[in-house]
Amino acid sequence: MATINDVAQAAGVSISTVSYALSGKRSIAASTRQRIMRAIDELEYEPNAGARMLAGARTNILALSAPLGPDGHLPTHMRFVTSVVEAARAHDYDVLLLATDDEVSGIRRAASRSLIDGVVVMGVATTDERVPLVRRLGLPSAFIGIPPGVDDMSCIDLDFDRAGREAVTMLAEAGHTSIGVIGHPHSYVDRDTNFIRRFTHGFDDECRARGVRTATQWPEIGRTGGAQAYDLLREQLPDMTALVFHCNEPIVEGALRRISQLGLSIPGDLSVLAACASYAADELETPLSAIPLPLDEMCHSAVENALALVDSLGDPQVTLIAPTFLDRGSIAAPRPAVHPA
Amino acid sequence: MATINDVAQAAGVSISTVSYALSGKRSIAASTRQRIMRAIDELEYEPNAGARMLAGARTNILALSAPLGPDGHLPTHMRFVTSVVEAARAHDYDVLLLATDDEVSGIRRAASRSLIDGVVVMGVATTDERVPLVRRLGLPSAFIGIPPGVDDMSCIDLDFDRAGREAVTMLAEAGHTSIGVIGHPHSYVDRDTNFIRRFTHGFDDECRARGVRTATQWPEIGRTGGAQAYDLLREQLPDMTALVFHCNEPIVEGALRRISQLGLSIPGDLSVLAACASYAADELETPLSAIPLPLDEMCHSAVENALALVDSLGDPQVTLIAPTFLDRGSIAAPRPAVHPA
DNA sequence: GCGCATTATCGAAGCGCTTCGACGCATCGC
DNA sequence: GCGATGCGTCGAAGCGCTTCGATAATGCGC
Repeated sequence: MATINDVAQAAGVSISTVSYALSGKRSIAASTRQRIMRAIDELEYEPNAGARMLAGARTNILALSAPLGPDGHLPTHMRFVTSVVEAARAHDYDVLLLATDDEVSGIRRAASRSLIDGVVVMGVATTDERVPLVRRLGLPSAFIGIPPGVDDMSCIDLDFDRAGREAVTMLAEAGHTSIGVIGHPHSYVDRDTNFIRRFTHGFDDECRARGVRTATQWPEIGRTGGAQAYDLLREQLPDMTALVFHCNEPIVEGALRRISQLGLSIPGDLSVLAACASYAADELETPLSAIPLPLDEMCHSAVENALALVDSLGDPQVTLIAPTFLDRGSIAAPRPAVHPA
Repeated sequence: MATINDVAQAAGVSISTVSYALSGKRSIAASTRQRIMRAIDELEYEPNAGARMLAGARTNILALSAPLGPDGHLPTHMRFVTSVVEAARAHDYDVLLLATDDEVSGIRRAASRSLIDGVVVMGVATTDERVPLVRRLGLPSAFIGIPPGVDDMSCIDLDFDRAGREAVTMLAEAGHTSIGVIGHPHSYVDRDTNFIRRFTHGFDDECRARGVRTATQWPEIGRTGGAQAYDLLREQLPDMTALVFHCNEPIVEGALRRISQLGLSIPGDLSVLAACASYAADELETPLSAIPLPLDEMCHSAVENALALVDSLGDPQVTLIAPTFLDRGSIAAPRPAVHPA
């Protein structure tokens, strides 16, 4: 493997000149730079990662702390991971994946070994030990999710509070006054997951402001849970004319299945909105109007925020992404009277 | 951050002694080792990754080349990734995740930069450019999947040929003479995916040997595809008394749904076997007897094979894991005459 | 009690890079 | 025309580790 020395010799310059040509930290004559670049191409030179790290420069590696609980939704999880890797690659960064019981200790290890320049933290819990850990390590970082009360670290997330309000607004303005919600599995809620709390807060608050009746079901995990949740919701809120999903695909699918079994049409008999959807809501049995979870935007911003801190450009900041709405025709005005099967 | 120098001073020895105490490559007096270990604990010393790499030792990093096609099954993909990370961690290795368009160039880059000790290659295609690349780089590696005609590199996979035979054997011995197969989405088959070919080879061969009638459907992706595939299969093979799945969850779920809609009972009306199941076949609508895909075993062996090559212990080898059978009562003797709805 | 093998430890070289200070040279202002 | 300035380049130090002799200390046989 070619070293910087080989390149320097081939180009007839010193190694420091090569280094500066590569980093751009000092000016280099155009002709010299060209000779160097040609040598690099010919020799297929790639800087040695270890040497670069050791010399106190970058490692060009970002850790991704991605815990996956037993009730985690694999497809969503994978989408986040993929998206972070993609974003990192766009900045010539590689990603060290920390998972399964190593999402905390791995951060400590990788940082202590000076193996990483920063960390992107996924699956942030309401009380998350990674917050104080990362703070203590002084490691450039970005959190995907907002740990409550944190304002000295970069965090990015959908504005779930506003998403909740928007959901109500969309439906209320279409004329609905009784809106059911099928939320995430109750095991998520038991953990007091922060984004759920924020969504619920905005949603309930807006309902109150608009005099909308509402009820929420936190189902069992999986499709069956979704179907059951629909039935329970119908009991709880017999005059329900609109339904909001704030959960993952399987539950949505289960509920939609149940709704179609009951012979109900969307949006004729029931208006439906997929809120904070991490999945393609247009590929469901019935395509749903949605407030999408801007997963890619979240991941890309997280990577960029983390790298900005690596470069000491600016301070940590909390970013809330404004919700958007994608109309797929699953929302309409309520029928004067709906008689469920 | 503490360096080896700090440790050496604290323990009153030279840095080489510390290094040898840590690596065990030369004998160290027990008392000295204890002093060193205490110093390490007190100083929370972790060796600098860059320095270690540069000094020509290990990087303790393994790349995972994990391409995910547009039709890839996210949950299965994630299970593989997680399992590889877990296996690597068990050997104090970290994993650099190479994905989305970087699964080939990333190997080259990471290797040229001496950033990794080896690579685990997932999602091996029948003709895979990563095979010659890795061979050319001389990089310790392990392939999850068997690229055809390769015997000079470590590969590991379920013995799909035998799994195909076993599937037939299980059902034929229960008395079935007409077995339908619902396979992977046809886009996988179009790509001439090797493991499908191997399964089909074993399956068809065994059917021929036993005089069993058979037909296969390669459905559209997703649950709907599964349901359609069942109907088509029933047309193609009207006397079918047994069904084998060789596909991912959604297709299985779609087909099971359809079967239950038709009022057919398992195994009363139809015996069903989930072959090479990467999912929990006991958590389906109807729990299915299965030949599980030994995903964890595959990933762990792959990591171990790759690391054995890093340590120059033994030569590359192709490992085929023998299929096993998990009885969940979804196979029974066929009824004398079955009249499908 | 002497030489010899063995064990425990040390010093120093070197891995490939970044970066600091220095130097030579052309350019500029006055 | 002379010092000041800036540009392009070089040499050397140093990052923290592994590893190769070398050396000192110990135990052994006879």
